[in-house]
Amino acid sequence: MKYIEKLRNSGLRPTKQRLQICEVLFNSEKTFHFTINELDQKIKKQVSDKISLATIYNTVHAFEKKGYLKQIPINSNQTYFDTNISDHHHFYDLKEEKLIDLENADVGPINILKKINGKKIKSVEVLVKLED
Amino acid sequence: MKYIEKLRNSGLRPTKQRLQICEVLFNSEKTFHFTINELDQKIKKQVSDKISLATIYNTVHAFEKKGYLKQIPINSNQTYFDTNISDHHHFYDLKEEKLIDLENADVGPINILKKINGKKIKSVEVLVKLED
DNA sequence: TTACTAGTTTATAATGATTCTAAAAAGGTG
DNA sequence: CACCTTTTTAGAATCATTATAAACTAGTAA
Ligand SMILES: [Mn+2]
Ligand SMILES: [Mn+2]
Ligand SMILES: [Zn+2]
Ligand SMILES: [Zn+2]
Repeated sequence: MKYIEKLRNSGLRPTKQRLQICEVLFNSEKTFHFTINELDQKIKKQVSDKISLATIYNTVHAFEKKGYLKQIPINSNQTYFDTNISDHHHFYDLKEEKLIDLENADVGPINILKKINGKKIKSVEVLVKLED
Repeated sequence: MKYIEKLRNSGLRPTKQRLQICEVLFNSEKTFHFTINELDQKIKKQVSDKISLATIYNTVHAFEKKGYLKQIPINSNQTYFDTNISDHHHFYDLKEEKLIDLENADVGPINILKKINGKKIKSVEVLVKLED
Protein backbone atom coordinates (compact mmCIF):
# COMPACT_ATOMS: atom_id res chain seq x y z
CA MET A 1 0.00 0.00 0.00
CA LYS A 2 0.93 3.56 -0.81
CA TYR A 3 0.87 4.99 2.70
CA ILE A 4 2.09 2.10 4.83
CA GLU A 5 5.74 3.02 4.53
CA LYS A 6 5.04 6.70 5.07
CA LEU A 7 3.28 5.94 8.34
CA ARG A 8 5.88 3.39 9.50
CA ASN A 9 8.70 5.80 8.82
CA SER A 10 6.95 8.32 11.05
CA GLY A 11 6.57 5.86 13.87
CA LEU A 12 2.84 5.61 13.33
CA ARG A 13 1.26 2.19 12.98
CA PRO A 14 -0.49 1.86 9.65
CA THR A 15 -3.91 1.03 10.99
CA LYS A 16 -6.92 0.56 8.78
CA GLN A 17 -8.36 3.88 9.95
CA ARG A 18 -5.18 5.85 9.31
CA LEU A 19 -4.78 4.36 5.86
CA GLN A 20 -8.35 5.23 4.98
CA ILE A 21 -7.90 8.78 6.25
CA CYS A 22 -4.72 9.02 4.17
CA GLU A 23 -6.71 8.08 1.09
CA VAL A 24 -9.22 10.84 1.77
CA LEU A 25 -6.57 13.44 2.57
CA PHE A 26 -3.75 12.72 0.18
CA ASN A 27 -5.13 10.73 -2.74
CA SER A 28 -6.63 13.67 -4.59
CA GLU A 29 -5.04 15.63 -7.37
CA LYS A 30 -5.53 18.93 -5.59
CA THR A 31 -4.76 19.90 -2.04
CA PHE A 32 -7.57 21.34 0.08
CA HIS A 33 -8.52 23.10 3.28
CA PHE A 34 -10.82 21.52 5.83
CA THR A 35 -12.24 21.58 9.31
CA ILE A 36 -12.54 18.39 11.35
CA ASN A 37 -16.26 18.41 10.71
CA GLU A 38 -15.84 18.73 6.97
CA LEU A 39 -13.32 15.90 7.02
CA ASP A 40 -15.72 13.76 9.00
CA GLN A 41 -18.39 14.30 6.32
CA LYS A 42 -15.91 13.53 3.55
CA ILE A 43 -14.89 10.31 5.28
CA LYS A 44 -18.50 9.26 5.70
CA LYS A 45 -18.98 9.65 1.96
CA GLN A 46 -15.77 8.02 0.78
CA VAL A 47 -15.10 5.31 3.34
CA SER A 48 -17.43 2.38 3.94
CA ASP A 49 -16.27 1.64 7.49
CA LYS A 50 -17.21 3.96 10.29
CA ILE A 51 -14.36 5.94 11.81
CA SER A 52 -15.04 7.57 15.16
CA LEU A 53 -14.75 11.30 15.52
CA ALA A 54 -12.15 10.81 18.27
CA THR A 55 -9.96 8.90 15.83
CA ILE A 56 -10.31 11.65 13.26
CA TYR A 57 -9.14 14.21 15.82
CA ASN A 58 -6.30 11.95 16.93
CA THR A 59 -5.17 11.25 13.38
CA VAL A 60 -5.31 14.84 12.18
CA HIS A 61 -3.26 15.96 15.15
CA ALA A 62 -0.78 13.12 14.66
CA PHE A 63 -0.40 14.00 11.00
CA GLU A 64 0.00 17.67 11.83
CA LYS A 65 2.72 16.86 14.34
CA LYS A 66 4.52 14.81 11.69
CA GLY A 67 4.21 17.65 9.20
CA TYR A 68 1.74 15.98 6.82
CA LEU A 69 -0.87 18.64 7.52
CA LYS A 70 -0.69 22.29 8.41
CA GLN A 71 -2.94 24.26 10.68
CA ILE A 72 -4.02 27.57 9.20
CA PRO A 73 -3.96 30.58 11.54
CA ILE A 74 -7.38 32.14 11.19
CA ASN A 75 -10.11 33.20 13.55
CA SER A 76 -12.96 30.78 13.32
CA ASN A 77 -14.85 28.71 15.81
CA GLN A 78 -13.38 25.69 14.09
CA THR A 79 -9.74 24.91 13.35
CA TYR A 80 -8.75 24.85 9.69
CA PHE A 81 -6.21 22.43 8.29
CA ASP A 82 -4.45 22.30 4.96
CA THR A 83 -3.20 19.32 2.98
CA ASN A 84 -0.92 21.74 1.14
CA ILE A 85 2.16 21.65 3.32
CA SER A 86 4.28 23.81 1.04
CA ASP A 87 5.29 27.21 2.27
CA HIS A 88 2.36 29.35 1.13
CA HIS A 89 -0.23 31.93 2.11
CA HIS A 90 -3.99 32.43 2.06
CA PHE A 91 -6.79 34.62 0.96
CA TYR A 92 -9.78 34.50 3.26
CA ASP A 93 -13.05 35.43 1.63
CA LEU A 94 -15.03 36.98 4.46
CA LYS A 95 -18.40 36.71 2.68
CA GLU A 96 -18.03 33.09 1.56
CA GLU A 97 -15.93 32.09 4.58
CA LYS A 98 -13.60 30.24 2.23
CA LEU A 99 -9.84 29.95 2.10
CA ILE A 100 -7.94 30.27 -1.18
CA ASP A 101 -4.29 29.41 -1.65
CA LEU A 102 -1.85 32.17 -2.37
CA GLU A 103 1.44 30.73 -3.52
CA ASN A 104 4.71 32.23 -2.42
CA ALA A 105 5.27 33.38 -5.98
CA ASP A 106 2.04 35.40 -5.79
CA VAL A 107 3.42 37.44 -2.92
CA GLY A 108 6.50 39.57 -3.17
CA PRO A 109 9.42 38.40 -1.02
CA ILE A 110 8.77 39.09 2.64
CA ASN A 111 11.64 40.49 4.58
CA ILE A 112 11.27 40.59 8.36
CA LEU A 113 13.58 43.36 9.51
CA LYS A 114 12.96 43.15 13.25
CA LYS A 115 14.82 40.46 15.18
CA ILE A 116 13.84 38.98 18.51
CA ASN A 117 16.72 38.07 20.77
CA GLY A 118 17.32 34.34 21.08
CA LYS A 119 14.45 33.41 18.79
CA LYS A 120 14.46 32.27 15.22
CA ILE A 121 11.76 32.43 12.61
CA LYS A 122 9.90 29.19 12.09
CA SER A 123 7.36 30.37 9.56
CA VAL A 124 5.97 33.46 7.93
CA GLU A 125 2.32 33.32 6.99
CA VAL A 126 0.26 35.97 5.27
CA LEU A 127 -3.51 36.16 5.54
CA VAL A 128 -5.24 38.43 3.05
CA LYS A 129 -8.84 39.16 3.92
CA LEU A 130 -11.16 39.74 0.98
CA GLU A 131 -14.39 41.69 0.80
CA ASP A 132 -16.71 42.55 -2.09
CA MET B 1 -15.37 62.50 30.13
CA LYS B 2 -12.83 61.38 27.61
CA TYR B 3 -14.73 58.54 25.99
CA ILE B 4 -18.31 59.77 26.09
CA GLU B 5 -18.11 61.50 22.74
CA LYS B 6 -16.26 58.64 21.14
CA LEU B 7 -19.01 56.25 22.14
CA ARG B 8 -21.84 58.61 21.20
CA ASN B 9 -20.34 59.23 17.80
CA SER B 10 -20.33 55.49 17.22
CA GLY B 11 -23.97 55.14 18.17
CA LEU B 12 -23.05 53.39 21.40
CA ARG B 13 -24.55 54.70 24.63
CA PRO B 14 -21.85 55.72 27.07
CA THR B 15 -22.85 53.44 29.89
CA LYS B 16 -20.89 53.17 33.09
CA GLN B 17 -19.65 49.73 32.11
CA ARG B 18 -18.49 50.79 28.66
CA LEU B 19 -16.70 53.83 30.04
CA GLN B 20 -14.91 51.71 32.59
CA ILE B 21 -13.90 49.19 29.96
CA CYS B 22 -12.62 52.08 27.83
CA GLU B 23 -10.41 53.15 30.71
CA VAL B 24 -8.91 49.70 30.99
CA LEU B 25 -8.43 49.28 27.26
CA PHE B 26 -7.43 52.70 26.02
CA ASN B 27 -6.05 54.67 28.93
CA SER B 28 -2.62 53.11 28.94
CA GLU B 29 0.49 54.44 27.27
CA LYS B 30 1.11 51.23 25.40
CA THR B 31 -1.26 49.12 23.34
CA PHE B 32 -1.62 45.46 24.25
CA HIS B 33 -2.96 42.07 23.23
CA PHE B 34 -5.53 40.22 25.29
CA THR B 35 -8.02 37.42 25.52
CA ILE B 36 -11.46 37.97 27.03
CA ASN B 37 -10.33 36.12 30.12
CA GLU B 38 -7.26 38.28 30.56
CA LEU B 39 -9.38 41.39 30.11
CA ASP B 40 -11.82 40.12 32.71
CA GLN B 41 -8.95 39.76 35.19
CA LYS B 42 -7.62 43.21 34.35
CA ILE B 43 -11.07 44.72 34.90
CA LYS B 44 -11.44 42.97 38.25
CA LYS B 45 -8.15 44.57 39.33
CA GLN B 46 -8.74 48.06 37.99
CA VAL B 47 -12.46 48.61 38.32
CA SER B 48 -14.29 48.62 41.62
CA ASP B 49 -17.73 47.77 40.23
CA LYS B 50 -18.42 44.31 38.99
CA ILE B 51 -18.91 43.95 35.25
CA SER B 52 -20.48 40.74 34.06
CA LEU B 53 -18.61 38.51 31.66
CA ALA B 54 -21.49 38.79 29.20
CA THR B 55 -21.04 42.56 29.11
CA ILE B 56 -17.33 42.17 28.52
CA TYR B 57 -18.03 39.91 25.55
CA ASN B 58 -20.70 42.30 24.26
CA THR B 59 -18.49 45.33 24.64
CA VAL B 60 -15.42 43.82 23.06
CA HIS B 61 -17.45 42.71 20.07
CA ALA B 62 -19.14 46.11 19.81
CA PHE B 63 -15.77 47.87 19.93
CA GLU B 64 -14.33 45.47 17.39
CA LYS B 65 -17.23 46.13 15.03
CA LYS B 66 -16.64 49.88 15.40
CA GLY B 67 -12.95 49.42 14.71
CA TYR B 68 -11.64 50.28 18.18
CA LEU B 69 -10.21 46.80 18.60
CA LYS B 70 -8.79 44.27 16.20
CA GLN B 71 -9.06 40.54 16.32
CA ILE B 72 -5.76 38.78 15.69
CA PRO B 73 -5.86 35.77 13.39
CA ILE B 74 -4.09 33.04 15.30
CA ASN B 75 -4.86 29.49 16.29
CA SER B 76 -5.60 29.38 19.94
CA ASN B 77 -8.45 28.05 22.00
CA GLN B 78 -9.18 31.65 22.94
CA THR B 79 -9.66 34.65 20.67
CA TYR B 80 -6.97 37.31 20.85
CA PHE B 81 -7.71 41.01 20.53
CA ASP B 82 -5.44 43.99 20.03
CA THR B 83 -5.84 47.58 21.19
CA ASN B 84 -3.34 48.53 18.50
CA ILE B 85 -5.64 49.17 15.56
CA SER B 86 -2.92 50.44 13.24
CA ASP B 87 -2.08 48.34 10.23
CA HIS B 88 0.55 46.01 11.62
CA HIS B 89 1.73 42.45 11.99
CA HIS B 90 2.72 39.95 14.69
CA PHE B 91 5.35 37.66 15.95
CA TYR B 92 4.00 34.69 17.82
CA ASP B 93 6.41 33.15 20.28
CA LEU B 94 5.41 29.48 20.28
CA LYS B 95 7.22 28.65 23.52
CA GLU B 96 5.93 31.62 25.54
CA GLU B 97 2.59 31.73 23.71
CA LYS B 98 2.95 35.50 23.48
CA LEU B 99 2.24 37.96 20.72
CA ILE B 100 4.69 40.72 19.83
CA ASP B 101 3.93 43.63 17.54
CA LEU B 102 5.70 43.87 14.24
CA GLU B 103 5.20 47.28 12.72
CA ASN B 104 4.65 47.71 9.02
CA ALA B 105 8.03 49.38 8.80
CA ASP B 106 9.63 46.21 10.17
CA VAL B 107 8.33 44.20 7.23
CA GLY B 108 9.24 44.93 3.66
CA PRO B 109 6.33 46.10 1.49
CA ILE B 110 3.96 43.25 0.72
CA ASN B 111 2.75 43.04 -2.80
CA ILE B 112 -0.11 40.64 -3.49
CA LEU B 113 0.20 39.75 -7.16
CA LYS B 114 -2.76 37.41 -7.45
CA LYS B 115 -6.18 38.97 -7.90
CA ILE B 116 -9.53 37.38 -7.11
CA ASN B 117 -12.34 38.34 -9.41
CA GLY B 118 -14.89 40.70 -7.87
CA LYS B 119 -13.10 40.85 -4.51
CA LYS B 120 -10.96 43.51 -3.02
CA ILE B 121 -8.34 43.30 -0.33
CA LYS B 122 -9.52 44.39 3.07
CA SER B 123 -6.39 43.62 5.04
CA VAL B 124 -3.02 41.92 4.80
CA GLU B 125 -1.74 40.39 8.00
CA VAL B 126 1.54 38.61 8.57
CA LEU B 127 2.08 36.12 11.37
CA VAL B 128 5.69 35.19 12.07
CA LYS B 129 6.06 32.16 14.29
CA LEU B 130 9.13 32.10 16.52
CA GLU B 131 10.98 29.17 18.04
CA ASP B 132 14.16 28.95 20.08
C1' DT C 1 -40.76 65.41 36.59
C1' DT C 2 -42.87 61.79 34.27
C1' DA C 3 -43.68 58.72 30.87
C1' DC C 4 -42.01 56.18 26.88
C1' DT C 5 -38.84 53.59 24.05
C1' DA C 6 -34.86 51.49 22.53
C1' DG C 7 -30.64 50.00 24.05
C1' DT C 8 -27.93 47.65 27.67
C1' DT C 9 -26.70 44.69 31.43
C1' DT C 10 -26.96 40.57 33.81
C1' DA C 11 -27.42 35.79 35.67
C1' DT C 12 -27.99 31.81 33.82
C1' DA C 13 -28.61 28.27 30.43
C1' DA C 14 -27.39 26.40 26.06
C1' DT C 15 -24.18 25.37 22.43
C1' DG C 16 -20.59 23.13 20.28
C1' DA C 17 -15.76 22.27 19.22
C1' DT C 18 -12.34 19.90 21.37
C1' DT C 19 -10.20 16.95 24.82
C1' DC C 20 -10.33 13.31 28.21
C1' DT C 21 -11.23 8.60 29.97
C1' DA C 22 -10.87 3.99 30.31
C1' DA C 23 -11.97 -0.24 28.30
C1' DA C 24 -11.80 -3.02 24.07
C1' DA C 25 -9.36 -3.98 19.82
C1' DA C 26 -5.47 -4.28 16.80
C1' DG C 27 -0.52 -4.10 15.41
C1' DG C 28 4.12 -5.82 15.87
C1' DT C 29 7.49 -9.08 17.52
C1' DG C 30 9.41 -13.33 18.70
C1' DC D 1 0.22 -18.20 19.90
C1' DA D 2 1.67 -14.91 23.85
C1' DC D 3 2.99 -10.63 25.04
C1' DC D 4 3.24 -5.75 25.10
C1' DT D 5 2.30 -1.39 23.20
C1' DT D 6 -0.36 1.52 20.47
C1' DT D 7 -4.70 2.73 18.76
C1' DT D 8 -9.62 3.03 18.53
C1' DT D 9 -13.90 4.06 20.46
C1' DA D 10 -18.22 5.64 22.90
C1' DG D 11 -19.29 8.54 25.88
C1' DA D 12 -18.38 12.06 29.37
C1' DA D 13 -16.13 16.31 30.57
C1' DT D 14 -14.31 20.81 29.55
C1' DC D 15 -14.66 25.40 28.51
C1' DA D 16 -14.88 29.43 25.42
C1' DT D 17 -18.51 31.57 23.46
C1' DT D 18 -23.32 32.71 22.43
C1' DA D 19 -28.26 32.89 23.46
C1' DT D 20 -32.16 34.04 26.54
C1' DA D 21 -35.11 36.82 28.77
C1' DA D 22 -35.95 39.70 32.59
C1' DA D 23 -34.41 43.88 35.02
C1' DC D 24 -32.31 48.17 34.37
C1' DT D 25 -30.78 52.59 32.12
C1' DA D 26 -29.99 56.37 28.84
C1' DG D 27 -32.05 59.56 26.03
C1' DT D 28 -35.96 62.17 24.78
C1' DA D 29 -40.17 64.42 24.63
C1' DA D 30 -44.41 65.76 26.90
MN1 LIG E 1 -4.92 21.09 17.54
MN1 LIG F 1 -15.88 37.40 18.05
ZN1 LIG G 1 -3.53 26.43 1.71
ZN1 LIG H 1 -0.61 43.93 17.81
